[in-house]
Amino acid sequence: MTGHHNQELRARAAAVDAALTATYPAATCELSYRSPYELLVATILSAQCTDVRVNMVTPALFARFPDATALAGADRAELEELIRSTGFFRNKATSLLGMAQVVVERHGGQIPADMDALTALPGVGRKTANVVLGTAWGLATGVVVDTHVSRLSQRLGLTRERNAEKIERDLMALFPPSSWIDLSHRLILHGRRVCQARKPACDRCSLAAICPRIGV
DNA sequence: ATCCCGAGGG
DNA sequence: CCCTCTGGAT
Repeated sequence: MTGHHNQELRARAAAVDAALTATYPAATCELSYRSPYELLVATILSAQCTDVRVNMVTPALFARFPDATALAGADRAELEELIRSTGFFRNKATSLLGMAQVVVERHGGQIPADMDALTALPGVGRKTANVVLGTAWGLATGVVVDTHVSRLSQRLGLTRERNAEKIERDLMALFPPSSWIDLSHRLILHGRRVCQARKPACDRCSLAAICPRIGV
C-alpha cells in the first residue's frame, strides 16, 4: 500500500501539519484542570458539550469531590445536579461514579497512565484516554478523534472513514507520533474557530489553499 | 433544526 | 452498522 496515492496523502498530511503549526503554534487543551483526575473528569463531561460549558461546572464539582476517592462515594442525585447543564447527565454520572470506584478498587485512587487501564474504566473510550495520556502525561498513544477531528479529517481529505477508531488509524499512519498531541489540539481549535460544522469560514482559513473542500 | 473535545449497547 | 442519552447555544 505504498503507491502514488499514499505518497500524495502523506504530502497532504505534512502540508496540513505545517499550516496548522504556523497558525496555532501554542494550541493546547482548553478544559480547565489541575491534575490527571480533574482532566479525566472534565473530558468525560465534554461529550456532546462545549468545553466552555464544562469549565462552568467543574470548579464546584472539584471543590465538592477533589479526588477519585471522594467521587467514588458521591451521592448520585447530588452529582447529577452538579453536572446537569453539561447534558447526558445520567449517563455521565454513571460513568463518573463507576470510573471513580474502579480507580479506587484497582488503582489505589490514582488515575492510571496507560491505555488499557484507562479504557477499561467505565465511560472511558480511546478519545478520552488519548486526551488524558497526551495532555496530562505527554504520552503519544494516538490522535484524539472527537467531532472536530472527524469533520476536519474528512474535509481535508485525510480519511474517508466515518468511524472514530478507523479515522484515528488513518491519522496515525499519516502523521509521525511526535506530532499527534499537538495535531489533535490544533485540529480541534481550528474546528472550533474556523472550520465549523455548519458554516465553515473558508474565506479566512489558513488551510484553504490545500483543502479539497470535501463536504463543504 | 443543528451542533457541542463520546461511549455503551443492540 | 445503528441507536440512545441530554442541556444549552445558535
